[in-house]
Amino acid sequence: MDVLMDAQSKLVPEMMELMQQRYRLLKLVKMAGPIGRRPLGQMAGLSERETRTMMDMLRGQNLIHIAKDGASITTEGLSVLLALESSMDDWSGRTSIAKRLMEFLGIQSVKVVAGNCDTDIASKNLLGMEAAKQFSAEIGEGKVVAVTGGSTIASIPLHIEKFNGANNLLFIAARGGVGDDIGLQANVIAASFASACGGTYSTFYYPESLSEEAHEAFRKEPSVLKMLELYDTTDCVLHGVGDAQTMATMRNTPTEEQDMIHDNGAKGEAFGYYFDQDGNVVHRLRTIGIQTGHLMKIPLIISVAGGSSKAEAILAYMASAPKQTVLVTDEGAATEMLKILVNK
Amino acid sequence: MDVLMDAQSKLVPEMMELMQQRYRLLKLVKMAGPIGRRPLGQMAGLSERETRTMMDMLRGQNLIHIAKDGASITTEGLSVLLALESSMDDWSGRTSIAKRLMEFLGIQSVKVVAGNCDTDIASKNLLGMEAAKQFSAEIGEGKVVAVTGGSTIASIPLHIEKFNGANNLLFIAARGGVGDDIGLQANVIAASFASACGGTYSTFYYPESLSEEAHEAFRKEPSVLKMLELYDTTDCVLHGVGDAQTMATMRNTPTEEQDMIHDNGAKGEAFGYYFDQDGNVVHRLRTIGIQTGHLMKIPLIISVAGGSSKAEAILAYMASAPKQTVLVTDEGAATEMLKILVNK
DNA sequence: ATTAAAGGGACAAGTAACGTCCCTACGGTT
DNA sequence: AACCGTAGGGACGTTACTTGTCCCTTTAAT
Repeated sequence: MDVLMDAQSKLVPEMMELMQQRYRLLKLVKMAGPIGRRPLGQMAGLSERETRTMMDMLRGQNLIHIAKDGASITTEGLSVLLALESSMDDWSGRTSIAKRLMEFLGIQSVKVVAGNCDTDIASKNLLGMEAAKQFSAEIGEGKVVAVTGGSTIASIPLHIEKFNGANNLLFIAARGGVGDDIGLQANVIAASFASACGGTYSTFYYPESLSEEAHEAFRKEPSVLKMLELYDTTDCVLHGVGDAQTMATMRNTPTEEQDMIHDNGAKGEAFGYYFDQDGNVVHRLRTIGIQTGHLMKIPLIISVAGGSSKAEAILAYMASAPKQTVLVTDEGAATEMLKILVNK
Repeated sequence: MDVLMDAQSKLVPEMMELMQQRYRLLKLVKMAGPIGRRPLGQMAGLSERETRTMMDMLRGQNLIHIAKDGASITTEGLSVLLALESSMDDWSGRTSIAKRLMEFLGIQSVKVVAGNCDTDIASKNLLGMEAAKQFSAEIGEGKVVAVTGGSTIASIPLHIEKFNGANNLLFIAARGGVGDDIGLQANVIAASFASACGGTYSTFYYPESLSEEAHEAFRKEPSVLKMLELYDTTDCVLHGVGDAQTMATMRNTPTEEQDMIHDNGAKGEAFGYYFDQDGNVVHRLRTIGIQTGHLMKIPLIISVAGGSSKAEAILAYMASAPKQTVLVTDEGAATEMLKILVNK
């Protein structure tokens, strides 16, 4: 992964666009041979005047040579192109993938980190860092934040620091219920978020496999009512997305329920809901937590999931995800998603 | 060597300056802890308003955090700093060295490539590449180019390619006389330049150790007169710089002459002239070739020499070098030169 | 209470880029 | 020979952004 390019894009973001444009222009000049200013600008999607200023610049740097029959690339230009090729193509590849995905999914923004979480361990960290960055940047003060379980979300607080204007935050588990690995439970993760941000957290355990009557009774408990109220005032959700089959297996779902989930075409899972490829809810865990109805009213939703194996699951959830969603994913999942989308 | 940074500095030079400033600012914020806008600007050599705009930018990118007691760096800022550290320090180190050397030597420009030719073989190639680039960029059409011998100059044509607007060039040896290694003779090098550029070349051999009378007679030969005329109309000189002692030994100079050269304080050698540390000519080979008197009138002079062992020699020659000289050297020689200069 | 130093708001001025013209020089076609 | 399409390049008014400059509020230390 090109950490250098990414770092640069943070230090001098306004220049990256300029650089991309000039790089593209240089590449076009190389390919289109001696070419005039006007057709070149048209190819690059720039106005004639813009093209002209850029060409003047490139000529000033001896990267292109301008003759009567148009502009052609110089050897110096070629060497510059060569030196930047791999980095630029990688970096601008990821940014353009992100842009396309954002349009396809119709959500607020998409961030794509390098690598593939399925095979590359470093990508998991990048995913966590990027998610932490998005969260830190967007969250305000005194907000209620709901988090889900899973290793992806669990890695986020490791990359958050205290006192970055995110004070007085209250973290809660987006869904009751317990998992197997204590470290990946939503409640524990909420606690570590609170510790990382200097905020507070509120725990809540929901007994598994209650009977219908017990469930109804439980819903009237004061502690439950308090949680329900919190869910209503949640300002931000940080959640992962899972593969439906994998999640069902991991949760020790009864066989007949697993079959039902499978038969209904469930592909993705998020905060206890199972979605088919069109984004329809085909099943849900019977528990207290964030409801899909809540989501629309929540201003900040950060979905974090990576790895090409999760592409289908992410698409399934995103098919009905609210517009204000911010998706943080990796190259593996992003390219796979685009592959599926264009084949549709 | 950071080819990426160098390429970028050509594609978007205005970005590099901005980036350097922001990088420095970020580094200062990291070091000086929570610090205010005004002292920070003073440290960075920026006006208050500039500092402010930059800080707003850095805050917008979540690289610094601004509180009531001043600005401090965020973890994201730290990671950006870390990612850019090696490249930036290397690149901006070399550019600042080049700038300082340019001022100290009072010549047109100085290019510093990474490494040390004495120990690093790759640096020799970089030196050749950079020299080739400078030559290609500055030379026009139909010019007369004089080249000297030596392995450094010999490596340049390998990095030149045909048809970059450098047509109709005539290459000649800057000095008559033959060396030991046929591949490093000026005549052979002139031929390989011509081949690389698609130009022509003119050979000329000057018999060694002629008597005074023979020398005078020889100067009236038509072929010699033709060469002398060419030397008068030379448009560009590409030459190396050698250590006086080493050159004298390599040339099988008689012992008494070597002693004389040494006693006169000769440090550097270029196109047959020996220079002391103040740039005075203390000895010269009796041969046909470019004279120091010619140099002043030649618009493009490219001096190529690297390796810390040559620092003293380069300084000796540069002490009296014409202002239009372009020096291409390496980090090893450049830092050594600066060390000597500041100790003076 | 006072003072120094922090961030931040406001506004005029200066600059660089941009849109929009037009002109001239080739080279090939009719 | 005349014509037309395309090439680069010059000129100028407008605009948008940066920058310099001043002032205000807040906070912590004295």
